[in-house]
Amino acid sequence: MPAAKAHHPSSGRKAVINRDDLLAAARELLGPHRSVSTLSLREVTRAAGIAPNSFYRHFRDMDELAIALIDQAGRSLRQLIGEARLRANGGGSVVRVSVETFMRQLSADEKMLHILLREGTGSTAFKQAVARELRYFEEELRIDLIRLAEANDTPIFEPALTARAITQLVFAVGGAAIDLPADRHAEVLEELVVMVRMIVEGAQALARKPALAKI
Amino acid sequence: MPAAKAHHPSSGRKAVINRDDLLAAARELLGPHRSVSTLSLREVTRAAGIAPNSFYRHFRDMDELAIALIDQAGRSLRQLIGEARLRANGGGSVVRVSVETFMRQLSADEKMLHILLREGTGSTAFKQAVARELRYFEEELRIDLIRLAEANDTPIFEPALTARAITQLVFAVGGAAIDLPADRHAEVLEELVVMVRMIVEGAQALARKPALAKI
DNA sequence: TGTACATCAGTGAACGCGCGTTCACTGATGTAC
DNA sequence: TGTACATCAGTGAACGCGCGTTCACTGATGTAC
Repeated sequence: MPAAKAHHPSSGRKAVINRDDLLAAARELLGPHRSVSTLSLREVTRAAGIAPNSFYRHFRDMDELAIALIDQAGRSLRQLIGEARLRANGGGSVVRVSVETFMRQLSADEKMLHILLREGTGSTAFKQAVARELRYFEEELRIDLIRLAEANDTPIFEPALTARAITQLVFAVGGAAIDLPADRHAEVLEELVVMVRMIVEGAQALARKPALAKI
Repeated sequence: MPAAKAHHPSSGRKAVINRDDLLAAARELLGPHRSVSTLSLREVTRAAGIAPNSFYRHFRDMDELAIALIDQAGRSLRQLIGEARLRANGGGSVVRVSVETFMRQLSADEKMLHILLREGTGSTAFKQAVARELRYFEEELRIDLIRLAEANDTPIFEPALTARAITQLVFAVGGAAIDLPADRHAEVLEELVVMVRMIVEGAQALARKPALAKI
C-alpha cells in the first residue's frame, strides 16, 4: 500500500517527503516510554523536518497516521512470524520458533511490536485496529493447531479458543517484558514456551475428557 | 490509608474536600474511552468543584493521584476476589468464582478494574504500580493452586508460572472484553473459564510427563 | 465566656507553553503547444 | 527546443485553546489565655 493519496501523480511540485517518511519519523519517536497516542502532530513533523501544516498534505490527522502505523506493524510482524513458521516446518517446534521470533522483536529497532503492545489504550479506533491484527494472528495459529492435531493424531479441544488463549497470553506477557532489560528476554521466552505448552497440553487433555474437570 | 498528609490535623480551616473526594472525582471521569493518564489536573478539579490550584493542597501532581488510584483499585479488587474465594470454599469451584467476580467488575460503577486494565501504557511509574497489583493476584493464586494440588493429590507443574499465566490471561482477555457490550460478558466469562481450565489441566499434565512434549 | 492569634484549605488572576488548525503564499515541476 | 501555464508540496505567520503552575490573598476554624 504505497502512498494511497492518488490525486494526479502526473504534475505538480515533486514531493520531498511522503507518507512512509512520516510513518518512519513517528516510529523513531516511539520507545518504551512513548506510545503512538501520545505523539503530537508538531513532534512528528519536527522529526520529519517539515513545517507543521505540511502534515495535512499526507494525513487527515494524527489518528489516520496512528492507524496506518498499527496496520503496518501488524502486517510486518505477521510476515516475520510467517517466514519463521515456514523455516520451522522441517524442524517441528513451530510454536517455539514463533514465540522466539516474537520475543526477538521486543529488542528490534523497528518497534513494530511496541506499537501493537502499547495501543490497547487510546481511542476506540486504535484499539479496533490492534484487535484486528490480533485476530489475524489467532486465525493463523488456529490453522496451525488443527494441522498439528491431525499430524500427531491427538485431537485438540476448541482450536479457536485455544488459539485465542495463546495469542492473548503471548501478547500480555510480551507486553510486560517490554520494560525489562534485553538480557532478561531469554528468561521470559522460556517461561512463555512453557506457558504455551500448558495450554496445548490442556487443550489435548480436555479433548480426551468427556466432562470438564471441576476446578 | 486515609489522607496521609499529616501536617497538624489540629488547627486551620476545615477541609471541604479531601484526597478521597479528588480520587472519586477522577474515577467519575474514567470510562471505556478515558484512561487515568489522559486526565488533566484542571478536569479533575473541575469535577471536584474546586479551583485548579487547590489541587496542590492534596497531591503533589497528577502522577501522585494516578498512583493512589491504581493502589486503591488493586486493593479493592483483591478484597472483592478474596471474599468471593472464601464464599466458594465450600463449593469447590474457586477459579470459576474468582473469574466471575472479576468479570462482574467490568460492568461495575466503581471502575476499579478499568483503572488496572488501562494503565499498562503511561509512565513507568504507572506501569510499575499496575504490575505490583498483578503480582499480588499471582501470589494469592499460586497459594490456591498449591492447596488445590494437595487437596486433590494431583501435583501441579511450577505453580508460580501457572499462576502467572492465568493472571496474565485473565487480565488480557478481560481487558479486551471491556469494550464489548455488557450482555456479551457472560460469553467471555465461559471462554475464560475454559481457558483457565486448559492451563490447569496442562500444568497437571506436565507434572506427570518426565520430558516436555515437543510442540 | 470573650478575645487575640496562628493555621491553612481554598481562591482569582495571571503567566508562558505547546498544541492543532487556518490562511494566503511561493516556487519547483511536468505538460501543452 | 522554448515558452506559457497549471499543479500542488511545502511554508511562515497567526489564531485561539486548555494546560500546569505561581503568586499574594482571604477567611473559617481551632487554640491559648
